[in-house]
Amino acid sequence: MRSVGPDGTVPLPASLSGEAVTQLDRSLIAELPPFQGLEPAALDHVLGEARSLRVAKDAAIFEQEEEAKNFFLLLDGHVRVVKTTPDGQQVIVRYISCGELLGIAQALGLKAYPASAIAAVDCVVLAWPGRLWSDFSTRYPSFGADTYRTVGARLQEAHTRVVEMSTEQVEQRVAHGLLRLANQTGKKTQEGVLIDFPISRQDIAEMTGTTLHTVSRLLSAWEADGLVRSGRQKVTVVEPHRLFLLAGGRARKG
Amino acid sequence: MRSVGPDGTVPLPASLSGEAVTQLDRSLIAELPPFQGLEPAALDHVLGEARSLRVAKDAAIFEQEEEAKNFFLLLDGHVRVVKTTPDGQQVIVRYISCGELLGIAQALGLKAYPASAIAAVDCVVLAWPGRLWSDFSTRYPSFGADTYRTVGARLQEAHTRVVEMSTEQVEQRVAHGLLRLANQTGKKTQEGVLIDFPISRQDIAEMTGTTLHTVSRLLSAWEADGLVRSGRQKVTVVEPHRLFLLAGGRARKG
DNA sequence: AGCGGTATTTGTCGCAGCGCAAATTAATCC
DNA sequence: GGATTAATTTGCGCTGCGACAAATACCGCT
Repeated sequence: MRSVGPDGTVPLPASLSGEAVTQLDRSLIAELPPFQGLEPAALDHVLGEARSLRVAKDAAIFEQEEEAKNFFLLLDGHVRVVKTTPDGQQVIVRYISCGELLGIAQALGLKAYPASAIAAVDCVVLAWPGRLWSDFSTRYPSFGADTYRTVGARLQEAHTRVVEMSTEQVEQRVAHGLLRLANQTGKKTQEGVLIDFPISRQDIAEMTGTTLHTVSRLLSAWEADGLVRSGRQKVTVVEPHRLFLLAGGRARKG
Repeated sequence: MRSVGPDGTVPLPASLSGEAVTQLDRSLIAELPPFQGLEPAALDHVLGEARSLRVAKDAAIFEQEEEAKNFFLLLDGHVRVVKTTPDGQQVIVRYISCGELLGIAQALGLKAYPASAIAAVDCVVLAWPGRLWSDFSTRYPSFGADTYRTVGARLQEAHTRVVEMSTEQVEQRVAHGLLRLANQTGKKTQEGVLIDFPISRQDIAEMTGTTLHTVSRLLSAWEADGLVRSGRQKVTVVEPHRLFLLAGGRARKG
């Protein structure tokens, strides 16, 4: 699935400015956790209800506070989920990788999206009307079970973030943040593990609760130490292990 | 007041060292969200599977990392949920009020509890074997739905905390923390809203990611301003509104 | 009442890291 | 290719608040 260049992007209703893509195939979703094990007929039913959209880099898939009309599956690309405070500060809640569900407000009993979802690169998503959520969950128990696990995992993750924010200082938090991205979406290169979507110092700052200045300083220092290698909107973790130690390295369970 | 739990229970593991209380009555749980709307027979079934325990102040209902054998309902008292870092620092994840479920690791697909639950005062809890979770959820859809909502709400709450920790400074965080407690478990007195369980400066610090010293200074200053009134393990919010303003007051949605 | 332990208060000091500002580099657009 | 814009780097001063320390208040217990 290849995304065409950024040429034909037409201005559409703000938050859903994508265009339909080609034919939907069962194989697109058959292997993804939420739909794994569903029989072909079920997959066809699910796909039949979906709209497929292309979302240009930096466009919103949905916006915070907006009525939650749909839920989504990211087929290709990377999405960042951002919360904005009343006074305009932004916090990146998490990054979504392909195969993951997003915008599942209805699963949580919300009428509006609690955050915005912004395409970090050109993306392809499937969208379903929110009312189908309960339909899917009851009709396909594995779907319900999987999303339960997803929400659980995200709750865990959020608590981990709270603990980190409470107990670690900036250097460790940034190290943790980078390692998380590297594990989650890292792509092995000969230099090390490359975070394979454009990410700015500002983004990293918004993930870790600091400023782009401090992030820049840290990356510079780490680069001098050979821990990472970074450029404009690009970070490669060269020595994950040493970075891990710096993050306050602790083996999983003592 | 020693009555035996149903189906010959074995001696409880250390962290569950409570004693069984008297007769269980349907009315105990009939009105609680997870069980609301269940018919009498169902309630009896649910209660029949439950063991009821008393937990002394400062005792653990379950401990972080421990195998998640049970899930619980808090019938009476207040519980704090605490995460401990490998180097021994503690963070209070949330307080549980009566009527709430806790220790629902199995709902999230976890084999071990991700945090410890400590009785803030003497408590009474119901305990069910973890394997009954899926049983209850499928047999009583409203139970499943309610807990979905619960988990969703907690996810929201955790994200809110992350945002606060990222964007606010200590004074605002502490103010927010107190207001949250006051709303959640506050008891109106003539002085103001009293947080009706013992809470130390240290506890507040662990909720808000600061130190007891800073919390003490803030409370002193606020007390001088007439915003709060506090003593040993006790806080009363005298002027919620002004405290709210101090917290960076913003009306819900602009 | 007196004792010992715990919670709280308050002072002083130092520094991590934020805010501000300006220079530098790297992409994009004609 | 040169101009424009966005991202990054780096210096510098300031301060919120954490670390350390010591005194005091308050509780439960014998």
